[in-house]
Amino acid sequence: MEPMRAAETAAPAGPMPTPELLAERLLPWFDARGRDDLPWRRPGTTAWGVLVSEVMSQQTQVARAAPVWEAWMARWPTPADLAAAPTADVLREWGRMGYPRRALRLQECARIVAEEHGGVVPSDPVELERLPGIGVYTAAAVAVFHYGGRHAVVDTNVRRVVARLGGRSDAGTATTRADLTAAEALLPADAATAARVSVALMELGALLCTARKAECGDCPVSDECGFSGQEVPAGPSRKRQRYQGTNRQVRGKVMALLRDAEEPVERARIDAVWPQARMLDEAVAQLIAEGLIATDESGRFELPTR
DNA sequence: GACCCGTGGAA
DNA sequence: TTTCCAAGGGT
Repeated sequence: MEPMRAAETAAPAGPMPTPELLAERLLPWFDARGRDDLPWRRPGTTAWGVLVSEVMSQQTQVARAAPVWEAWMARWPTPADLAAAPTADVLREWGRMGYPRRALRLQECARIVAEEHGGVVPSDPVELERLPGIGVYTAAAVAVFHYGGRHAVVDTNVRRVVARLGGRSDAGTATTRADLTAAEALLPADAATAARVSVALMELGALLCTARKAECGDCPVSDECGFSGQEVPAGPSRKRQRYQGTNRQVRGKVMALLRDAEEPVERARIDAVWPQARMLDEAVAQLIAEGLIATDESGRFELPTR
């Protein structure tokens, strides 16, 4: 057996608070300072509503996702409703949240849940992860935030907060097994309390213990934190992907054109969004292959009818 | 693990 | 103005 190097990378550099102490510090803060205006936190939100909110929040700020979620859930309250919608409508309602493949996968999710699960969103993370666009984080979020299961919910916020609690300034770029283990070790035994700790950890990372700055003076767990009082290292925490001039930018321009078009558009109008024909051809071919755009009988371009 | 996939808000 | 990054997932 190879040595478990990954477990070492995310291992705390210092002592971690006990789950009981963490909950004792964190939960009162969350009750007092947590955001109570997120629409999916309202009582009565369905499992499907939670799943939709989590997919929308993948790499999109929750403040931007919230209004889209409201309109979306009013229009398509159940998986069956979304499954039956024209894909063009789905992509337009998704609007400018970015990564429109998420919208496509969400509709596939709706079809699978409606047809293969009797319209009931699974509660088991393993089962949830089988759905398109649902990874480890989103599966855990639905299982915990709606169904009350006891699982670690590890997003970028939790990774960062847990790393800093352990005295590490670098949380790494992606969630590893070691991150999950470290987060699980902080969960109290009671599932309902564990669920609140997970939301509170995420909220702490989103509001106080952010990527750019750690507001240790206002932090409820600063006394138990290995990072307390330190400055966040300057500069990007990881290598960033360029955007200007990339395929993604071209795809974005094509999608924006078709989203805003009332009718199918001629190729000439597609050509107008990008000067380099090579890149444009590539992007258009990709978008068609992925099912994000389509052509009609006369060869004009449009969002997928179905 | 590295890289790909959009868009816009905040500093 | 530019940079950084956001409740990630798939390949």
